[in-house]
Amino acid sequence: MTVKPASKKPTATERIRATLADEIVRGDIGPGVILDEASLAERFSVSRTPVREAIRQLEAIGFAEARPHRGAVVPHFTPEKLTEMFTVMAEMEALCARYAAANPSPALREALKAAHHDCRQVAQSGDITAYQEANRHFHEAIYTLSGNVFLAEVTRGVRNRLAPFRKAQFNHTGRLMGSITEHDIIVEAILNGDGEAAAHHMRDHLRVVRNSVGKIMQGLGVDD
Amino acid sequence: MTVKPASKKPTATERIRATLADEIVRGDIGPGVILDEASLAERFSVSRTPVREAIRQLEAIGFAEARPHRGAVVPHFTPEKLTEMFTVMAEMEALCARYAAANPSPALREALKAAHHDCRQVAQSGDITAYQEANRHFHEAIYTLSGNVFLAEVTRGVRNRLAPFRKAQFNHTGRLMGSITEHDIIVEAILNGDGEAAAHHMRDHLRVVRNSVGKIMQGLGVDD
DNA sequence: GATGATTTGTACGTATGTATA
DNA sequence: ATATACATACGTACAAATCAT
Repeated sequence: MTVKPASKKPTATERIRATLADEIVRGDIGPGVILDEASLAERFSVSRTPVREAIRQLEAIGFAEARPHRGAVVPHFTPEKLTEMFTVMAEMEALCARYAAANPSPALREALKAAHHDCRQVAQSGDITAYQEANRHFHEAIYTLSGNVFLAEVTRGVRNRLAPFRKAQFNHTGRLMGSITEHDIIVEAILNGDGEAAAHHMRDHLRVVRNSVGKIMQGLGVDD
Repeated sequence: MTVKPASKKPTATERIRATLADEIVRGDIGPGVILDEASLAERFSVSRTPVREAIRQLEAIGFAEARPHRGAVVPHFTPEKLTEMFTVMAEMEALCARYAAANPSPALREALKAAHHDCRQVAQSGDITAYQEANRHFHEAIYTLSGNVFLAEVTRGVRNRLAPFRKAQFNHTGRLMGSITEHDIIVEAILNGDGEAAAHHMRDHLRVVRNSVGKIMQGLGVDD
């Protein structure tokens, strides 16, 4: 309702950007891979022009690094860099939670409760893909409740940049229900208007997420 | 040594992006203005291609908003949006300060002291342009001292997006020396390892900055 | 609501810069 | 070090979409 007017005719550039971003998120493309304009143009059956534009937009969200005259590559995330990124995400989401706790809007508070309820429902069903969507909505509800649209933008940006590394965190149902429990505490703090507690619990929640991701990555030998 | 090899021959795209960004920062272009590809191409004596690329990069840093098939415009900042942006900047810089206070590196702590010292020197000279540079270095020193490169990136990004509205804040020497006093307190807290105090004083510092800017904008009728 | 004017989106060719032999 | 190969950066032409009439 409040977002996504959903354009009727996606331009080629948008389609390519979305596809590439998705593949980078899924890990199909992976860090270090060179984004060759010619190959991509052939693959998408378009000219190199929209490919170039798409790559530019990927740079904007940190999914590509361009060197003049030398092409663009998918950035190489070291474990240290990932730790930094998770730390920042945790702090920003904690900030959102703190502000959210100060927002009295009944409608938005209800929206948060609803999103949390959906999360629980979906978690019990065990559908991991569906849960990721519900989880995203939950965090979006907090962004909205923060009452600061710009804060929401920046936080969402950081979150999206970490998307490639959050993908596999819910492969265990145990973790999935654990996430719900953590959400519980966060929601309670927010609804109680306790900003400090909300921020604290959100940081804890994301620390758990980071650790899960860390273990998975080590297992997969994702980096370095 | 580790960064910025400083390319000898900037591409046309980079030149155009830098120029446009600078003009937006200075307010020469101003919110609401349509970035017409053809006119810009003519103005820079290039084809539309590099202009398009430049506009894409401007979108990335929030200096342009593109609507498919309808061109790009310089975003329209409402006073509410500006307040939000300043709030986020204050929180992020406070975060940097908090982390900085926990960093024991003697070299980086010396760098902060040096940057602060430079600020004071330049402030006494009264050279406003030079002070803005020194001030930037001061805040950069804190970003570095935070020990989180990614946090520095994000914070710098937010700071840059507010650049167009910080330009005129130091037109009074009084404000300029006041800024030094505020820096004093922040530096002391950081060097004492008191993260909470550092964050608190940084927030206060930027609140003052925001208020200065707010008054100036009202006087100029900058928006709405 | 249809048509023409204008602007953006895409295709493709050429030039230039970078890397490798 | 010079030259060659290759990918990118840029220019130009056309197609498609938006807006103005």
